[in-house]
Amino acid sequence: MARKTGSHSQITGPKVRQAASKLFARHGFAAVSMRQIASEVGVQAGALYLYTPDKQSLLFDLMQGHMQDLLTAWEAQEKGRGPLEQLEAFVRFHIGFHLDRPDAVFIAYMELRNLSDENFAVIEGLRKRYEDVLESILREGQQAGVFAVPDTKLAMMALIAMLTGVNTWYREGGRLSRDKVEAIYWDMARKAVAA
Amino acid sequence: MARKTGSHSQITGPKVRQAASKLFARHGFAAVSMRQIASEVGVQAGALYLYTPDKQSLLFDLMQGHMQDLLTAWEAQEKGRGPLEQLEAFVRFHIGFHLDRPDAVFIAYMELRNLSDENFAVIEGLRKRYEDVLESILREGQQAGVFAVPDTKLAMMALIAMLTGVNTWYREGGRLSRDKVEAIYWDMARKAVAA
DNA sequence: GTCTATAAGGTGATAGAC
DNA sequence: GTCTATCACCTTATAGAC
Repeated sequence: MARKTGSHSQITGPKVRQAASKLFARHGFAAVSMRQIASEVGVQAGALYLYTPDKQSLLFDLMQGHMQDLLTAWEAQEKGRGPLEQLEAFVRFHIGFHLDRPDAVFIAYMELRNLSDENFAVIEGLRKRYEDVLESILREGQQAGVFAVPDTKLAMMALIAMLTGVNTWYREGGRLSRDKVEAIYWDMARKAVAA
Repeated sequence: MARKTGSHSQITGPKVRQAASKLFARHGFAAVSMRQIASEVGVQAGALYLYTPDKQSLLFDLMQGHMQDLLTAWEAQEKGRGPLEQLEAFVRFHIGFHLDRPDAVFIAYMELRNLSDENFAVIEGLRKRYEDVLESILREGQQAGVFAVPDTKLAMMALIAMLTGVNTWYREGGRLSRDKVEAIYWDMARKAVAA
C-alpha cells in the first residue's frame, strides 16, 4: 500500500499545471491564489514551489506550452496543395485544436497582460509565428488569383478572430456537431476571401 | 483659490469611474486595488466608498453603462431599408463604436467572470439584445434570398467575433484609416454571408 | 467630502521539521 | 516530497475626526 507521504514528483508536477490551468481559466490568474491551486492538487501551498519557482512562471509555462503545442500540431498536419485546400485545412485545424483545449485557449487570450515583459515577448513571438502561417496561405492565394484580399494582414486577423470565436459559444453535445460547425465556418471563411 | 479639502462630488464621481475603467482595462479587475484607483483619482481609498458601495458595483456599473450606450447608439443610428444596407450599417457602426471606447470594450469582454451571478445575468441580457439585432438582419436577408446563411446564430457569432477583433490590433494613426478598415471588413462580411 | 486609522483576513514565498 | 509555521505585506471595507 502507498504511504500517505512519499515521492510523487512525476505525478504532482502535471497535476499542478492542470489545476492551475483549470483555475486560471475559470477565475483569472490574478484572482487565483497559490493556496487555491494547492488545495485543488491536494497538497499544501509550500509544496507547489518544488514544481515552479513562482506564480508567474506557472502562467508562462502554461502559455508557452500551449503555443508550442499549437505550432507543432500544425506542422504535423496534412495540408492540401493549393491555397484553397490549405485554407480549408487551416480552418478545420484551428477550430478543432482550439475546441479540444478550451482552458488553455482562454488563458492564452486573457492573461497576456499578466505576463512579465520578457515572458510577454516570448509568447507574442510564438503567436506571430502562428499568424504568419495563415497570412502566407492568404498571400499565396492572392498571388494565384484564387483569393481577393486587399490586405492579407487584415484578412488574417479577421479570420483568426472569427474562428477563435467558436470557443465562446460551442458546447459539446449541443445543437451542432463539431464537423457541422467546421463546415459552416469553412463556408463563410472561403466566401469571405474568395476572388 | 481652491481649498485642499472641499466639495467635489460632481467631479470626483466621474473621475472614479474613468480611473477604474482605465486601470481595469490595463491590468484586470482582480489585479487592481481600491488604493490604486484612489491614487489615480487623487484621493485616499476611503473616499471611493462615497461613490460606489463596493468594488463589484464599480465593475458592474462600468459594464452596464457600456452595454446600454451600445444599444442606445444603435437605436439612434441611420439604417438602410434592405438587409444588405442594414448589414453595412451594422458593420460600420460596430467597428466605429468599439474603436471609440477600447477600454470599456476590453472590460466588457474580459471581466464577465468577475461579475456576481446576478450582475452577470443582467449583462448577458443586454449582450443578447445586441446580438439579436444582427441575427434579425441576417434572418431577414436569408428569407429575402439576399444572404445564404445555413445557420443565422452561427453567422451572427462569426461576424461579431470578426468585427470585435479589430480592437485587438487597430491603432490610431496606423497604416490604415478607420474608414478603410471599415470598408475592408464590410467587404469580407458581405461576401461571407452572400447568396 | 475627504482624511487617517484600523479591523479582519488574504497574499506570495521561504525555513526547517519530518 | 510534503508539512507546518512564519515573514512582510497587501486586501476590502468601515469608523470617526475634521
